[in-house]
Amino acid sequence: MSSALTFDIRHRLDGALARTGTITTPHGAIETPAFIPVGTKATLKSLTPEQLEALGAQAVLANAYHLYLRPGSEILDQAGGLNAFMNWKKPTFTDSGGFQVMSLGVGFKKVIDMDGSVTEKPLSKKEKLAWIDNEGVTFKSHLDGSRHRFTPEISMQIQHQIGADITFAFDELTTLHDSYEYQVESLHERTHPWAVRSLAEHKRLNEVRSHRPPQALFGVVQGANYEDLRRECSRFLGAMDFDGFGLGGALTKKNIGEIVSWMCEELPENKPRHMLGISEPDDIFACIENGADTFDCVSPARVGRNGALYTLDGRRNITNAKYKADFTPFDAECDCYTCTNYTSAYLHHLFKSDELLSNTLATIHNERFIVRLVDDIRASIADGTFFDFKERYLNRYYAAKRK
RNA sequence: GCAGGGGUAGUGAAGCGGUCAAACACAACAGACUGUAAAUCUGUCGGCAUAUGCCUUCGCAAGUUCGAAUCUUGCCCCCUGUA
Repeated sequence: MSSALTFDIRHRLDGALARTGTITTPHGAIETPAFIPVGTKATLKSLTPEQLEALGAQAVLANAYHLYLRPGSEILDQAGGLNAFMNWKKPTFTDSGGFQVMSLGVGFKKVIDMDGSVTEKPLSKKEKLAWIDNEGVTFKSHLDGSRHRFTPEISMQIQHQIGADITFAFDELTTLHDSYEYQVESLHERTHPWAVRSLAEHKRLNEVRSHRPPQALFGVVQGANYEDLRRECSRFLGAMDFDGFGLGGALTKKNIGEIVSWMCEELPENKPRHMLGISEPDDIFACIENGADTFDCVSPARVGRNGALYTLDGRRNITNAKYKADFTPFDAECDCYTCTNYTSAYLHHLFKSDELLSNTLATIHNERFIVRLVDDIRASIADGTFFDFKERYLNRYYAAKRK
């Protein structure tokens, strides 16, 4: 076991895989379950670190791909690492760039299947920006078209230069459109061997770079929506000396909890599990119930910037005309800076006027909403009220949609 | 007063005899967004109808023509230059 990270389980929920715990890193602790906001380019878009901390974020997750391209991971290294560079005192994560391999290359932005329908079109050969082989991936920068190559070793080198507390192994994220045969090949030829290579390079770098705080590495489970592949991958990675695990890959929303349970039943219990890219309330409940400890997702920030704000009664578009003269708080039950200081009419106006403050206020509210939801779930596990809380919360949240 | 230019859907602005309910932009209205190529994208946007469609429109009026937003005449406004 690396000294980069410890995980102490506090509570377990009867009749489910849910638990609470504490992840301890060189930059402090994370009480789990926890929602980790995403700051892809070493910033959560439109927020200062102080605002991010004030809304209750316990950590942030940045991206190796983006920071490698700009400003360059060596700049982060020279800055003294991600924390120093972005003035964030608390724990940090970096994603490996595996997601970008998929989104730049395969061409389907189809990682979560919402309703069974396929609407995305694959990219044409001309548009394709990434090509995968068993050694790694060659890709073109989405910024300037220049060619680059990531391998598990390179991804780890970048992630060590960035210096986040928790890093992820370089994986291949398949899509729901890939055949079973492709999923098997991806797992056996790439994601598994790449996990081995990522871990070896990570250990080497932790030794070579002993002047820096030790970093933790999570292996990333793939296998799409196939139970045998999910279990196999979890056993394979679970037997390795990872500090924790990323629950990744394509999945179908309707059985997301079941898919998470396949993984968590196989993974070692005493290591944290991070659900990659999930933040809708129903998904969060399902994933925590089945063993997920932490989450990251761009959605609260992105949909917020686009004018969709969470309420306990579902997501609402603040740009709707009905808010034009609504001088009440957007969500009277929310304790965030935005809802306690501004009216719906003002938020509506900021959005309609394309004012930058709209981004900030909406992001604060949405991030706070999801952070608080997960905090409340953590409390409900601790006091044994999880199932009641889940039923009450989701009944209300999706009531309008069901009508 | 004279010379020239112009009046097109909420706004700006194309169109200058048929393929025009009328490009495009903006505004407006609605929807989407789940390991960020996203302060983005999509749809609607004269009226009625699910739709082929039907009806009313391109300053006003009268004409020419099989057919006019597009041509003619008159009128009413606006802008520029000049008295």
